[in-house]
Amino acid sequence: MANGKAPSVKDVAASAGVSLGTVSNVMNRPEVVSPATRERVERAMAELGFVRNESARQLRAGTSRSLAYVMLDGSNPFFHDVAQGIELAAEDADLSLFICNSNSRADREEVHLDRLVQQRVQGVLITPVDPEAPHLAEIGRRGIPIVIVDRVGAGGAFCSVAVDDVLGGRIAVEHLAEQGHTRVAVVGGPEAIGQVRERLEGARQIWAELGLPPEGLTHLPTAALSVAEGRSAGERLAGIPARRRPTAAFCANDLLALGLLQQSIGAGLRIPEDLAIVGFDDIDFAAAAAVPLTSVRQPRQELGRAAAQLVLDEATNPRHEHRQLSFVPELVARASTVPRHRAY
Amino acid sequence: MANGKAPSVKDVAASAGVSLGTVSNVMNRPEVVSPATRERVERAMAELGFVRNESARQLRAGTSRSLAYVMLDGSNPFFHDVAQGIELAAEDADLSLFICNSNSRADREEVHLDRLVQQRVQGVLITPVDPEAPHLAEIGRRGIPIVIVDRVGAGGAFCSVAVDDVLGGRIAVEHLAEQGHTRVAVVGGPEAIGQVRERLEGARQIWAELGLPPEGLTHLPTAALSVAEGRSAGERLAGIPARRRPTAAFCANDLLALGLLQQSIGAGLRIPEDLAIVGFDDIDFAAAAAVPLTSVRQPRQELGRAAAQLVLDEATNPRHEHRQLSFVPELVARASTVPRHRAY
DNA sequence: TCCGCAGCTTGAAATGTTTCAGACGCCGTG
DNA sequence: CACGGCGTCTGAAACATTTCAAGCTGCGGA
Repeated sequence: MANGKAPSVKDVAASAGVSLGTVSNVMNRPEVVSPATRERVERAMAELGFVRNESARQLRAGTSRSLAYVMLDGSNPFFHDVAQGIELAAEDADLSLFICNSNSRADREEVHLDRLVQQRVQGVLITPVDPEAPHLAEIGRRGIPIVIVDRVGAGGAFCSVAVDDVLGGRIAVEHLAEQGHTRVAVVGGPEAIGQVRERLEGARQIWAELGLPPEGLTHLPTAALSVAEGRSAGERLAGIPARRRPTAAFCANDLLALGLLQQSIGAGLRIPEDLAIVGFDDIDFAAAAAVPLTSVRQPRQELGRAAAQLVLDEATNPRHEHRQLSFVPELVARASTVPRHRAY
Repeated sequence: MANGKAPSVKDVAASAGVSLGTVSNVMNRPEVVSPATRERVERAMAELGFVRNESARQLRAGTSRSLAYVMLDGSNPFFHDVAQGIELAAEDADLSLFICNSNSRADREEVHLDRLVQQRVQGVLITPVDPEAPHLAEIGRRGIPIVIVDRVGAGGAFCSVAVDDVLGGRIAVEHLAEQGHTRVAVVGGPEAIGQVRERLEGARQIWAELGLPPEGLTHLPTAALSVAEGRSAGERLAGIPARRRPTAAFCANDLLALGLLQQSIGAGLRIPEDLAIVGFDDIDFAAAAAVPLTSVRQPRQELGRAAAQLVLDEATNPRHEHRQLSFVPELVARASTVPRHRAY
């Protein structure tokens, strides 16, 4: 059985006493081959332990049976949830999925993309470091369908799937304003990240629209969207003189919020009485935090699933048109902003 | 440029006025072709936007340039950290990585494996639902290198990389005993999961060796290793009459511990004064919890990296011998067991 | 009896790459 | 001048599959 080389169609054909074409038909169009022959071939395949060689199939077909997702930050569960959604859609289409991680570095991203082009993947889903990067356009020019996930692409050159980050920032801060906060810290950075920029922008917009004093909204920049940076923001926050110190914080993602939460609790603050906290993404760990975290929910799996469907449409439908899908984020209020009667 | 089909070696050869073989040589053995020719070919490749067709390469080579990791539970960051380690090793070997998720279901696992065999991956790394499952042996019989990650395989039939889970259980409970606890809950299940079985086993061993009263060690079974199950265990714990109630809990993984932690804090318990908690895995979120979690650290990335190296050795070294690598787990004491002076 | 047709099967071509034996030209040496 | 050797390049074969035009049967109808 494990004698040497893997058996090929040729071996099956010989063993069943039929031609190559017939074996192929048994696999791909069983209805055209007579039941007797079909059974004989199937038995031969089972006996030899035949397994299709996907490379040969792909070579002949000109395209592989796989998709790829290049994620931005493997340490953020948010992206794994998106990937999970993509995987489900890929399953349905009977496709394999390559998952890559650029770790927010443009050069890693490019290396991965190069490899994916070599693989002739059917489509690429990506949460890019920079949606304007020329190597993305390059992929598109090669005729490989590409969908931007969690960002909107440059000028409609690609399909994209995202939530409205500006709106997300608005509802987060609106929620805090409703709770009576007039000094709010907005925590997040670097601003090179589009998601961060827009969430902050939304916060500023609604703050102005509500007629709140401009100096009440402080920006605490961070170097990354990580738990550690959240902790460090907490320390800086603690350094602000008490009567100017914000009573609430809106963090650009849940990792920051979790770090801030931890640091604040450790420093003896009561959440939400001394400091209310809102995160963004609503990853599973947000609900599981010591003080369950209020967060702006993105439909994580749905994002992935929708993106996969777009890329498949582009790959198969000749009359495909690029679309910018935008999901509406949703505030999930929990104990980190709402005291007493738990909203969760 | 995006005129039609992707250019092939043949097109490059024609454009550069050389033969196919020469183009191939430029790519694979540049030293045998004269600088002038090489430059001409390289220019032609750039002009046409030529990209190797990986399928054709694979077909010719008989094996793909990719590895695969089938993980057990995509919602547990532990496995993503392992995957990250694998990815790094794969990078070094210039290989792509398929990441699949069986979600603890044997049937999904089998579907994924089938597909990977069709892809003729160079090797399979897997954290299996059941290391004795016949479909694993089947892969091995096909001559595809396979390495069991985070479990030891059946009777040395495969390479494996794991930590000593029994030892892990021992050091966790020994730590609790050192803190003076004499009533300890061991939280985890289902016992069908080998990791769970062995961690519990280690706990029981050391408990007996330390001469502690057998009735002091309670087992709280769970249906899964998830945050939600951890919370539910917390509720059951709270239901135990106070003077019999355990003063410490050892959870079979960090997700359980995080759930238990959250539920307990919500119920007004002080950690670790009222309840000390130890987790297992030491995922990043363990340190980031409200009360930083004491945990048994597994070298997560290292596990993945080592596994990848074993699989590569098996794939390339004809004199390969199966090995069972066992890493030593390490207790990381933090505030969830050690009050006051933070050990972290 | 012959024709046409349906059902089934065949064989060859095509996919893009790598490899390898051999060819070609050139140079230096005997 | 012949020869060997070297550096460089060529062309064909091989990899495993799918597709498709064409072939082969046997059967019903004319």
